[in-house]
Amino acid sequence: MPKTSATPPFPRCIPSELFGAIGLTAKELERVQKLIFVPRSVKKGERLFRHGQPFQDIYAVRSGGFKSCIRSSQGREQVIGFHLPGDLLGLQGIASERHTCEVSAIEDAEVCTMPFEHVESLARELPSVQHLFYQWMSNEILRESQAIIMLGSLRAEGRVAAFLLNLLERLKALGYSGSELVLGMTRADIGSYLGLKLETVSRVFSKLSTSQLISVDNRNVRVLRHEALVELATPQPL
Amino acid sequence: MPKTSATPPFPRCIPSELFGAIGLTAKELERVQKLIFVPRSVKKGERLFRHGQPFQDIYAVRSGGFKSCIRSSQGREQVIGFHLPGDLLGLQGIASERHTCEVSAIEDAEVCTMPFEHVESLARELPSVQHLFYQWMSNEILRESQAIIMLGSLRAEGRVAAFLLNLLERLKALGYSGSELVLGMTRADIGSYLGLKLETVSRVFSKLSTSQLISVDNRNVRVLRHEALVELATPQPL
DNA sequence: CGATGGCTTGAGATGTTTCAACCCACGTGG
DNA sequence: CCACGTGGGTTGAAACATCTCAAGCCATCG
Repeated sequence: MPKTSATPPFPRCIPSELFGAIGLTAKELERVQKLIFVPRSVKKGERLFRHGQPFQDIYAVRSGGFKSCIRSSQGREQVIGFHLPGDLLGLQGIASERHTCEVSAIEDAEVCTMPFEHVESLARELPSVQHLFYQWMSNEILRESQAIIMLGSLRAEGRVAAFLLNLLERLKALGYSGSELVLGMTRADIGSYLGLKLETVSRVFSKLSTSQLISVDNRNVRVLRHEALVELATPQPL
Repeated sequence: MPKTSATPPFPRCIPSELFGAIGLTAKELERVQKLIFVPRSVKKGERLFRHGQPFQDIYAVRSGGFKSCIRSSQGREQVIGFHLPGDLLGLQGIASERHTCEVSAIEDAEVCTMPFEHVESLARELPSVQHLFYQWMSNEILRESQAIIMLGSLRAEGRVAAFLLNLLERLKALGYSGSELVLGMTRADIGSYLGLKLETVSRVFSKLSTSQLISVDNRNVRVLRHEALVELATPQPL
């Protein structure tokens, strides 16, 4: 979703990256690939799955970006997360056997589809795969609690700062610059995710920009004073 | 944590309840019990585990109530969840191999300790146990996204209403009344969880009380107009 | 009995939303 | 090729919600 303006290192999550670190043999990797690595490409704006749809697969983002939303009965939409390459999608559906949110691409993307039944049988066979999946799910829980912390303890400026830092950090882990990014989402999406109105998001961007913490040109953001952002994103002592 | 004022149905989560529905044989149940069901009791105010502590076990609440908090470097504490019998604790720690929050009892409680290594090996052996754990983790993810939705789309009144309804529903599932409860936590805890100051929580209680949606006597709450609360807890259309 | 912790309430300060106007870039059809 | 509509973004002023600070109440406990 967001990228640096510089030519990207072209990160794509392939089996050897996702499963590479856990010491599988070539044969096992091949099995992983065949069973739980069905590729699929998704155009910008296309939905990967919808709320209520029967749950069968989980997905790993290989390239591009996604947002996940819930949609209330009255049609109000709320963004509950943005997803970059390496992230897993659809984990919420396991318990209820239906998807409980909808996920759509905010730029052209590729995923690999992992039929959950295959994941389960493979996990029984290969302990390291099992452990990896528990870790991924645990990470998802962690990611969400960080969102809760942010929403519960920061006001507008802090939330935007935390949002930017979070994206930058994740992008950095993917090989991007760590101080520059291109937002793939609208101000309204950001606001929805942060529990703010888009006007507020816009004002905060302007304010951070005039106080020289960041420079903003439409969707291009560059961080000028990283520590100052960190400071803003830190809940006040006491 | 919260109970009805009426004598409680005394819910305790025992192996046959937690694992009963998934069709294990008596022999398997016994194995479950031995490997991942080490009981432990926790006094009110006592901590089950702390932030940063090495992760080894997860816990299932059998009776009583807990809160989980994160504590910032400056000592600011934020509540990120309340836990009733049947809930799982410590799931966040799997990914990082350390606990990332601290959990303490808000009333006398019992848990069963589940050494995570045993859980993993048992899960490999018994597919239904494996599936159950994935479901539990998925549920945790779901629970958290609901918190995010609440924080992101409701203001003070709605948050408090959603909080009460959520507790009532969970208590009802445990056999309690569904319209009456005793809060086990302080206003400050509630506020911290809801992203509000305790004064605001107090004011909202007062307001809901004078408008006859609930009756409040200190920590005893009775719901008078359930639908009206649901209405409040529903994000505005558009 | 005085100290304490939890709770309530008020009044003013601060932060956020609302509503409205306006700008710009883009794509489409006359 | 221009005119126009549209979607995304910015900005201002006033309405509104929440927080802050301060006071006071009540029950509990040593």
